[in-house]
Amino acid sequence: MSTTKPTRSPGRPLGGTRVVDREDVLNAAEVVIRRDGAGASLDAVAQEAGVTKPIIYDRVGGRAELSNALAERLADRMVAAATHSISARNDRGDLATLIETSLTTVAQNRELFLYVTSGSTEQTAVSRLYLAQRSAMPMADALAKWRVSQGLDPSVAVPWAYGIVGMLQMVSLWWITQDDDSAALVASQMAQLLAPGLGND
Amino acid sequence: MSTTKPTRSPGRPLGGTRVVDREDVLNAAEVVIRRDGAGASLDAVAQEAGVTKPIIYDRVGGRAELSNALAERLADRMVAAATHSISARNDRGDLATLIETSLTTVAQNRELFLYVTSGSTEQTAVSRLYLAQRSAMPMADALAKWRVSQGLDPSVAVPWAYGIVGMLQMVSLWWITQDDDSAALVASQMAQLLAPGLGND
DNA sequence: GTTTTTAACTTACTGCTAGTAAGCATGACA
DNA sequence: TGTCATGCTTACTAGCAGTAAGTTAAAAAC
Repeated sequence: MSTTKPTRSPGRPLGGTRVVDREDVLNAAEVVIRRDGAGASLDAVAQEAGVTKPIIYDRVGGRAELSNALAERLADRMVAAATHSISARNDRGDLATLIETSLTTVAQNRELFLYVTSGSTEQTAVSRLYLAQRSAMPMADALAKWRVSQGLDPSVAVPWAYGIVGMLQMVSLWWITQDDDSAALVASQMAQLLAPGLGND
Repeated sequence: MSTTKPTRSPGRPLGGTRVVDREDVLNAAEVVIRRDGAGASLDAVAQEAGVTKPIIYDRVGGRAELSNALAERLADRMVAAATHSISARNDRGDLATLIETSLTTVAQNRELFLYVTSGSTEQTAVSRLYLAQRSAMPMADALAKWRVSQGLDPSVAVPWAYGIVGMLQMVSLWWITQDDDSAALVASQMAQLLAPGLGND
């Protein structure tokens, strides 16, 4: 059951070229997190990458920075899923669809989501805001533009974006730990709460 | 600067009575968290309580259970603040006031909030849901009753409650890490988003 | 009144993890 | 051919959660 990768000997590797780059480390981290859950250790990531811990520090930094890098990946993945679900001309390209996409994307990246939203020690406040910011900023921009186009005050955009991100994160967390309701149902329920305030239909 | 409390000798204490109870431990934990931040260790809590680590385990359990116990305290404190702010017949006993109370209460318990919302290792999903649940359940009950009284479907109550709790937590986190906007302003902005969907004025 | 048991602690560990310092082997360059 | 730079590993440190075993005082049993 142990995923023992071939061990390298000390010293510069033959060929003199770097054996893994930053992307390889992040990929390995995702594999380990999927397998070991949110408690995945840096040593395990290093082993999966076929390398040792100091390399992790050289390529991406410490645990906090690894978490941030993975948070960027997850955030980008969610934005991509959202834009795809919009451009796919869904039956209804509405808010509920966006939320449902968010829920299912979280479910597909369950352990990664938990790793990234549950930083480990201290400085976690900053770390958690990092993921939120990465998700909230594009949303805030979109909100602000839309508000301006409607002749409304755009200064609400930033707090609204953080609030909506927090709402989605918590609902996702709750939803992936229970099996009673479908993503579509929960998404439509949350859309029902948000839509009137946003001014959408 | 070191807060060195008097060290006890081994063996049963004179008088034969327990030297600290569960409440004392929780109080000590709050002091330490206020001083050391979210990275407070169990040893530090024990020292502040004038006792050693195994006592912490006997009185409240491990770190996860300590976090849960403190989460209950914080949740209760926030509910108390909310009900007080309502019963105090504010200028407007409305949603914005409730949110503002939530924000200022978080600010008053800054480090505790960070400790409780940023569980440490693994199983954090459960731990974070615990705090959320403690806050969300009363809200869900109130929402459900109100929906029924309006002849509306109450099944949205639970997801809405989790969503609103998540929204408030994230906005609080964002707000306490910046100094630009007042609590009153942010609260009114968030109320503006939520009120229409809730059906309040 | 002495012995045994139970209660309430502390000491002293284990095991794990993040992070770092120092060493080693290979290639590049003079 | 010798020196420097590169890219690794080994081998540590420090700190924390959690636990086992030992120590003293009170209470209970005889």
